Amino acid sequence: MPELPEAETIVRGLRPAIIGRVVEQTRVPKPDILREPRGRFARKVRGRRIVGVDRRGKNVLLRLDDGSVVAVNLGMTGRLLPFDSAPRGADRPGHPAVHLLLEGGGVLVFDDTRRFGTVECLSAAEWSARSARMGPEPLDERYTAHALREGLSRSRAPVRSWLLDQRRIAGVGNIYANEALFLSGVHPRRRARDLTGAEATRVHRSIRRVLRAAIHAGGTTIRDYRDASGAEGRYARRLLVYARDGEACSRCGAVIERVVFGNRSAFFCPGCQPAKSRGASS
DNA sequence: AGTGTATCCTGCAGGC
DNA sequence: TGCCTGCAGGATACAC
Repeated sequence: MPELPEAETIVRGLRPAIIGRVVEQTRVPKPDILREPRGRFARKVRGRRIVGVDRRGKNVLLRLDDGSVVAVNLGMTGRLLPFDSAPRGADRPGHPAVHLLLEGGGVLVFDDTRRFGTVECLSAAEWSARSARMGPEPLDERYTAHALREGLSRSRAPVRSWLLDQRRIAGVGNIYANEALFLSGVHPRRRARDLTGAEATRVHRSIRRVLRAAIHAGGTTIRDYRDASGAEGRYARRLLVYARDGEACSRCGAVIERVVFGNRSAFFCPGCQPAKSRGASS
């Protein structure tokens, strides 16, 4: 996905375009995107004013004037594209799934090629319960290295799998998990609980650094990701290991490797990220 | 508790 | 040119 930096970039782009607008009508050409009957979704959303746009983890949240929340999970290929009027020609999204028709003629389109995304309208209480099941926000100032270290210490899972679990930390996906572990000098397959305190601290710092840098660059476009204005993110060229298997490590020159576990590719530099912790006896 | 597998979908790149 | 396989930023459910 769209991971945290991509969701954040979309949110920032959407705010000036849709805050204050009223949803006049909905159109749902791909109802499997919704997690409820489209009539029910329509009744909850129709006539409501969008009073805020926020992010939680990888989710984009449209806050409505009755306290309810339209939660959008972008899946792998989801886009949220606002238009002043019905899009035509080259502008027209190729796989529109949900349209929110706005008073005054505008439209917010959720477009999703693979349809792994979801759109749902939750009451304030429902959203609160959902959010409570998600892990902390890594960029929250209250999220400390100590908190990350505590979390890691309770898991036998590989640290890369741990980072992808949204119940443990919200918003980190495969790209930034791999990049942060490279910056930390930690092999992706190391058991979470086996990381030293110093390693956990480096992972904490690296996650925050890479997420902030990616937000600054407007996210990473590998293929499908676009921001709210349809533009690509600029972080792809700054990736140090992700999808760079076979290339030389920019730091030590070793050949970057790709391994698959947990059903996902992991990328790492065997020189910078030894399989055993530094200083551990082998 | 963790892992391997399958599932939801479409599209693209690479091998032949 | 076409057909096939594998792979993709996510999330979940299942059996073991």
